[in-house]
Amino acid sequence: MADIKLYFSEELLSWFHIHKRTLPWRQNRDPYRVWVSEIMLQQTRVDTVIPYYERFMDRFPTVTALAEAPEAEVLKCWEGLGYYSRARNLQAGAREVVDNYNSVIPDDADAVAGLKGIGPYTRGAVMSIAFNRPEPAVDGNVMRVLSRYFCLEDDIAKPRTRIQLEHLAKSLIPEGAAGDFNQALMELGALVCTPKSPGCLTCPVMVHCQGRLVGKENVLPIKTKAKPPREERRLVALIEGSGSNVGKVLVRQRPETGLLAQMWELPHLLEEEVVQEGKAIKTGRGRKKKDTIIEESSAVMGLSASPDSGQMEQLGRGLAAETGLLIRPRHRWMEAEHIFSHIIWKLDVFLADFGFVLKEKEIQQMQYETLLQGGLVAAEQKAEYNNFETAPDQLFSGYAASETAASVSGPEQQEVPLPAGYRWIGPEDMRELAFPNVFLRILGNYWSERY
DNA sequence: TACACGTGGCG
DNA sequence: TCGCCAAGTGT
Repeated sequence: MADIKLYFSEELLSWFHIHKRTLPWRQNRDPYRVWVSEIMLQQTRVDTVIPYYERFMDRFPTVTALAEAPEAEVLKCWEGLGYYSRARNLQAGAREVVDNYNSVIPDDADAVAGLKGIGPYTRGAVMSIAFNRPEPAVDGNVMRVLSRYFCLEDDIAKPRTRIQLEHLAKSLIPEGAAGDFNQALMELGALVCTPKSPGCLTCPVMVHCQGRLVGKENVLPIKTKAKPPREERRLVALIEGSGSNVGKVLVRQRPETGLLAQMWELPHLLEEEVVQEGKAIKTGRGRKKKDTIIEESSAVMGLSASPDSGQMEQLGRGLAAETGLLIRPRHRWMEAEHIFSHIIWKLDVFLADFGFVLKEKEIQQMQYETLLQGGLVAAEQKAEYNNFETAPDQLFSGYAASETAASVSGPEQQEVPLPAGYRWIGPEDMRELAFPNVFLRILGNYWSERY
C-alpha cells in the first residue's frame, strides 16, 4: 500500500511538471489571485472562468481594491458566471482581510477558513497553492481520481466520503510540494482521469490504478443522482415606458438573499395553476422549449379572443397586488427557458404598457370616460379594462400608451413613485446593472428588435 | 443530511 | 435531445 501511494505521488508530480497548463492564475502564487481563481472555479469550468478572471483581476487587482469597490460593480463583473453569492462572499471576505488582517491574506489555515465563502476545499487550495502548506484540497476531480486509483466504492456525494478522502489526500502530499501536488491531482482529473471515458492509456499512474486493474474505471466513482429540477412557469412583463420614460423598460432588483440575490430582472410572477374538474391544468399553452420570439401578427387579435388573455390578466393582477402599480399586458411576445440546477423556468414574456396610478375615484372615472370617448379603448377590450377596476386596493389605471397619456385632459399624469427596487432603464443602463442570463437574452432580443 | 444555489459544454 | 457534471459553500 505504501508503495502504491509513493508511486502515485511521485509519478503524478513528474507528470504535472510536464503537462501543467498555462493558466492566468498560475502566473504567480499571490494569495489573492489564488483565492479569486479558486472561488471562480467552484462548480465552473476553466474555459468559462478565464475571461471572467482576467476582467476581474484587471478591475480589482488587490484585496484592497476589491474591498473598497461598490458591491454592484463586483456583481456586474460576475454577471453570467452564476452562483452569485460567491461574488458577494468573496468581497465580504476581502473586507474581512482588510479589517482584521491588515489587508494581508493570513498564512493561517484557521484564519483563511474563517473567511466568508471559503469551505474545506478552498481552504486547502489556498493554503497549499499560495503558501505551500500540506493541506488537502479535495474537489470533484480529486474524489474521482482517488476513487479510481484506490478503487474506493464509497458514495462521493456523501460528506463523510469527502472527509475520508481528505485524510487520504493529505497522506499523499510529498514533502514540500503541497501546492503542485494538489494541482496535479486536479489537473489529472481534468485532463486524463475524466468523468466519462477516462484516458487510462495516457495516465501516468495507470499501472497501479486499482480501479482499472479491476476493470471498474468506468463505474467509479460511485455517486448518487441528484434530484431532478422542478418546473416553474412564469409570466414576465416587459413593460414599456411612456411619456418621460419612452424607450425604457421597467426592471427591478431581486431580494438580498436567495435565488439570484440582488440581480436585476424583469417583473414576473409564478403562474397559478387553474384547477378544472379535479385535475390541474396550466393556463398557458404548450409551446416550444427554447427561446422563441412570437411574431407580432399573432398578437394583434382582439384581447378577449386571445388564448393568452387569462395569463395576461393574471399577470396584471398579480403585479398590481405585489407592487401597487398597474400594468397592462398587451400580447405574448416571446418565450424563454432557463435551467438552474434545481429549477426550470419556463417564461412567457408579455409586452405591456404602464398604467399610471391615480388617487381620486372621481378622477379615475373621468379619465376612464375620456379614454372611452377618445376611442382609445376598443369595445372588445372594455371587458378587460373593467377587470382592473376590481384590482387590489381599488387602484384604477389610465391607459398609459404614449399617445393616450398625452391626450388625457384634466388631472395631469403624475410621476408615479415606483416601489423600492424598481427602475426604468434604457439599453445604456445595462452596463451598470447585473442581470442573470435569461433576462440578458430577453432584453438583448428586445433592444435589438427595437433599434 | 439534504437542499439551495447558475451556467454552459459535452457525449 | 438530454442527462451529467465542473477547482463547493451555506444553511
